[in-house]
Amino acid sequence: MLQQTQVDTVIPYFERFIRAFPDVPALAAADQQAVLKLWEGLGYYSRARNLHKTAQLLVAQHDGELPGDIEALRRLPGFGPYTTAAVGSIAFGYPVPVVDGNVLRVFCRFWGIATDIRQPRLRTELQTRLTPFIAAAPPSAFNQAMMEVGALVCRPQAPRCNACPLQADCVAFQTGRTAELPVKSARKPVPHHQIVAGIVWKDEKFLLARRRQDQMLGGLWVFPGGKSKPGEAPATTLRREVHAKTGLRIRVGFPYCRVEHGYTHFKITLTAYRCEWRSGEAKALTSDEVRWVSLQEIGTYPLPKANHKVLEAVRDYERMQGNAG
DNA sequence: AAGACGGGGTG
DNA sequence: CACCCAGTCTT
Repeated sequence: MLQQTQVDTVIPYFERFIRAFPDVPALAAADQQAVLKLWEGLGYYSRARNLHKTAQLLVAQHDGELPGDIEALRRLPGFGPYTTAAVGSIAFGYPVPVVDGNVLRVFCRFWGIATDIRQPRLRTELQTRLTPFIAAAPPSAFNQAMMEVGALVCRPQAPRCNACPLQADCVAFQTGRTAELPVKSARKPVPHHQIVAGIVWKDEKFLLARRRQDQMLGGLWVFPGGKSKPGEAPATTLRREVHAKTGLRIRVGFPYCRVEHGYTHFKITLTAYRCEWRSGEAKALTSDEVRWVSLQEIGTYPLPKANHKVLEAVRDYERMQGNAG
């Protein structure tokens, strides 16, 4: 959960998650839907899919326990360089330094390194350079101390150098370059897409599609729809996309709402239309599964944030009309 | 070595 | 708005 997500954001998710799945066998036995539901809103859903996969793998191959050597840890789904080092050092005491976003910043400043921190090789270089030092302390304490210094003292903006235990030997501090280091190249501008989604009603239920595992938002349920072509009328897009993805013919009604949402590498304006089924049997043509769901049943389905915003508008309207909810 | 991959918190 | 976050996986 802590991969690319701040501790304060994670805490409530962690509490709920660990209450539902107190140990590895409990997680392994759960349905992916239930796991994703507890991850809903946290983002980077591959973390949840990998954690679940790893739990099942541990039960099947390692008696439900984590393997105790670094190479075996590294092979587990979701265990990259950081998590392998964190678990290896904190759980098993191996002297392997962790390099997270905090450590990267601390030592770019400390050693005056001006390499773009987007460069992947910088992480391995720092891990190598830190290895001689970790032997001087309990690895668990060393790693957590370095991350903590980054989070609380050597902050991105306005670092608290006067409270820093590394100040005396810090190149950035000595040379007055704490504001210039670390160096980070500008991110490319993100495209903005117009998306239309259909809430397709049939007999008090609407259609949801479960996105394929290897897609963005894989395993989550979404309203069918897709990207508008330039200048294309929304109803045209929607009829085309819904037919291509589910095989249904629909009647497009009015928009329930418009939602702005930002992802890591693009932005969307999502317009959600009330639609009615006309003909055809729903098929999972581009998804793993399609299902007719009522407003009463939807609570157990994990949805991405943008679809949740849509759902609220749907609820409000249908409640007002005294329909199906 | 690049991109893809979510969402929230902060100034 | 922009930047950041206890990164990982696929090309």
